[in-house]
Amino acid sequence: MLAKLFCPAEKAAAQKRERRKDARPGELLAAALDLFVEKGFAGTRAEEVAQRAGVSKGTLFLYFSSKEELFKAVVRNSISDRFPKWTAELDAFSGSTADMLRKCMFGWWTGVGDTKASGISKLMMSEARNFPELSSFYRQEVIDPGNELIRRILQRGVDRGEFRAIDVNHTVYAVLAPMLFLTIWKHSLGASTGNAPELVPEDFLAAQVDIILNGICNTGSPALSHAPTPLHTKNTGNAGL
Amino acid sequence: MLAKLFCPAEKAAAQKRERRKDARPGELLAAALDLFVEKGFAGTRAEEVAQRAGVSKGTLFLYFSSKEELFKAVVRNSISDRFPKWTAELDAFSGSTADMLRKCMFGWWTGVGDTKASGISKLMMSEARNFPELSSFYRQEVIDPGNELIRRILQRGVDRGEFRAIDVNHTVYAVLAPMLFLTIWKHSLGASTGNAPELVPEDFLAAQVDIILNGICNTGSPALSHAPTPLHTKNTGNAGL
DNA sequence: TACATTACTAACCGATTAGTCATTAGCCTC
DNA sequence: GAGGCTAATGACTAATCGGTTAGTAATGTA
Repeated sequence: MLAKLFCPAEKAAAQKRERRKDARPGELLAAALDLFVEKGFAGTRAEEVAQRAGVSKGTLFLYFSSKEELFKAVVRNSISDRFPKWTAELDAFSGSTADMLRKCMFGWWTGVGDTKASGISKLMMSEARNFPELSSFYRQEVIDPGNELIRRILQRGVDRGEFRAIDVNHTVYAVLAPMLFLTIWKHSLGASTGNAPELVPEDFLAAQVDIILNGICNTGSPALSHAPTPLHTKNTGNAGL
Repeated sequence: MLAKLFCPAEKAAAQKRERRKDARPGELLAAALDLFVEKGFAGTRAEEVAQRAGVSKGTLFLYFSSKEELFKAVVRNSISDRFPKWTAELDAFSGSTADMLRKCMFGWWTGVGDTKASGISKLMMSEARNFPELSSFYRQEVIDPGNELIRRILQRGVDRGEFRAIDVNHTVYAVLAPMLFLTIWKHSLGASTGNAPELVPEDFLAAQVDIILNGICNTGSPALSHAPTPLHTKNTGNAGL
């Protein structure tokens, strides 16, 4: 407090302008990601993003023409850009499709679900209604490619005779459900501690994968660890995908 | 249009004040439910609620001291109040626990999921972060009782030897996941049509119940319809709970 | 040191909206 | 039908926030 009043030098130093055209966009994107995840799209103030990035609000609008454009840039930067890599890894995979699905889901968890990026997914589900343009953008950039990825895995299992002749297009949702559940749980209801027992994401995911595979695999249970419900022992080391 | 310009009598009739102290709260709650579901909590303007209920904004604040209190009243009115009935039906049920779970989930769908009330759940997941007080209110009034309900079903199955000795507290989440998924899908991402194949809620739910039961039932598959993936035929007549 | 360029800032604007309050008018009683 | 109680109103306030812009100062060059 005293410092604020009697140290104009320090204040001047902290306020000193810097011209760093190259670094600004990245810093603004990082700040925006944090705040969007924390407070949602509508709940995040442009000025706050600027502050966290160490610039003024005017500067923010110098680099991004509007709040919506800022958001799109965040989505591209933190999610969309990864799809090519994932697709390539999928193509290169040579093991059983059951393993492939497992690797996909655990890889999603460590790479997205357990990451700030999943906050963006949660945000979109929350605010899709209020921002239709962002909604369709997100569907194009994330939802549709994601569905396609899972669909391809399931189709591979069917084609190779590992899975029964399931309706692939619909079974996609059985895979998505636990991932979406975890995302929501982590970012909203699960965040506040209540009476409910703690949810261990890795265990939940493991249990769900086994349940799904148990339901769609052709043979009795060849690719299964045959323990559909670990559910209460902590899994360690899922270095997936 | 002409009517609007040249019919002051009609206009006066429409605008005529009425004193109906008893009816106002209910009408305001109904209007608020509609709008909260449609636009979220922050996105709904108090004046719009009042308009839809046929009163002025001042009247709204005459009956509800703030927007938050209005929301709490909506939650109580559309969800909380039902728990006693559900609990009673649960206590009275005498069939197999597998049937009980099925009835519970389909009953939830027809009674809540496929109803405006599910919009409130979606809304809470969306805005929990921004309105911590509403969040803890909702947890107390809805989440915790709901979890308890499911927990009791699962525990019954274990106690009666119908289910394996699963970790009940955690398996609750396996039941919640598909319900939460459907809620989210219905109210946000699924609302906008994209490339993804259409999701038929009843089929999805049926498939998920079978998958879960398949995973936790003790015997091979006595209580199962043994068709874990209908998934593409329309189920009719789920007059549940 | 003088000057030009431009990244950056801060004050400002207009639109929006939760909540208030002095005033109005519907309804009941006598 | 007169008078009083109070339900209902709508103009108003105060605060918020996205976006703009006139001006400032950091940097490179000569």
